[in-house]
Amino acid sequence: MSDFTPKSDFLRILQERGFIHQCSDFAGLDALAAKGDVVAYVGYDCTAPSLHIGNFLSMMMLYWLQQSGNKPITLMGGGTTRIGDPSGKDETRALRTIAEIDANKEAIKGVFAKVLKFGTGKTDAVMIDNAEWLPELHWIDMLRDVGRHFSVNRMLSMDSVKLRLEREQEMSFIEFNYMIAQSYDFVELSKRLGCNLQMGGSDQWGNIIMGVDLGRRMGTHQLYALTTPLLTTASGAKMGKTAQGAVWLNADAFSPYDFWQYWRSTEDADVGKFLRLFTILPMDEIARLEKLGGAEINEAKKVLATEATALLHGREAALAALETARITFEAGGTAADLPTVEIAVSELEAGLGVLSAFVKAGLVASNGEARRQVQAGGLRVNDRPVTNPQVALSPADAINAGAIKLSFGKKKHVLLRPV
RNA sequence: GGGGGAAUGUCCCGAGCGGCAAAGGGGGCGGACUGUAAAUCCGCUGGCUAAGCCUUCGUAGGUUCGAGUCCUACUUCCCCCA
Repeated sequence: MSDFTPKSDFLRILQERGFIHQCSDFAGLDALAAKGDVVAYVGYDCTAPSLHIGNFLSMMMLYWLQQSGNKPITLMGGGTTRIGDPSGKDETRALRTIAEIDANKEAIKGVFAKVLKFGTGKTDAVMIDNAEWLPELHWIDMLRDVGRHFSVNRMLSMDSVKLRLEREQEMSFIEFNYMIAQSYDFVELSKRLGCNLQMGGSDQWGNIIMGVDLGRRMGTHQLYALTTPLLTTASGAKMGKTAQGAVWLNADAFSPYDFWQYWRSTEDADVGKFLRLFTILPMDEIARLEKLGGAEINEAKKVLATEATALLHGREAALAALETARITFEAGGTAADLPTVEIAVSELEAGLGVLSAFVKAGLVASNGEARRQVQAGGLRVNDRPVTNPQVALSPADAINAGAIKLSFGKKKHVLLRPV
């Protein structure tokens, strides 16, 4: 793949930005892309009420696809999520209820419009849901029309299955069928929308290539597969995990400020990679930023944070996060729009213990943890370390923008605002 | 259907002669050093109205002054035989 020189803008951009892990046929796909004839889809599971940062990567591929004159499809997995994808998982997840899946689907839908332009034009993005066809299929017809093209021998050798078998972990029949459903989707989309490419993470390679194969056997036009590398940080950790959990894309699950902070904390060694994947800055600009050494690389991290946040949450929110961070970390002040928790004045007047104040602010989980953090020197009130767990806060402490500034560690700050 | 084994601190793995809030890792969090990075070092990693009290070892009973540890039944998982 690295020795292949694409002629199409689409593959050239993906390649130079580091999106490509595997492709079923570079030359064939390149020829289609050069003509603007690629119709590509990415499927999104409805397992949670928000997509996460891993999905952001595939959204960026769809973005470049559209920018280079091709057509993106976002497939909501309203049907496949009812089965549950075993890929990359070493045990069965609990089955989700249909109501839960539908609710997740509604919550997820909105995010794509941030990056893609939807509509009816040739290169406009289209959203479709496999719940439109999968639940309607008939068992026997399905077996005759589709099932006969699948070799169980081959299915057993797929990584997603093999892994379970080797580890002697249970795999139920419903999960075993996931790849059939996903393969069928690819064929269905090729018929309905002329889709000819499916993209996804590297763990989807097996599922995607099964679809390519099924298409050939069922006589569709040629289908292609393209996957992205598994995202890890330079020190080897899986990307997208924080103390609070996953890095969600929906603002109500993970605020633009937190999102900005996530990128700001990137390891030095990852800055260039992430700039290429998660911003749309020109390559020469990225090359310049990447060269910054020592403390200067912090400038590059700010650009990364702001550009990535602007892409997802809009420039205004990104600049606000940048400014909040500047005041908080560089000017040593108190930004008025730090995360804020309201508290009744009466409670403050009665004397609120520091420990419970930190619990109320959501910075620590329990008084016990707060107590331990006081020991460790991790808590601060109005930027002054808490040394005595007994002290109480009063309205007189509301000296920062009319609120009490509580800090946990170096990075987490909350304003406790009396109301 | 028969025989054998396993379930531990709700993030994971994992020790645990009847005295156990329970060894040790990993992960995570905090501190120091730095640059809101990495690496390194140190501390913490059940709850509370906190020198005390309460709740934890698959579930429910039992033996015992005392049970994660012993007994019984049940649940789930794994292995072997049919």
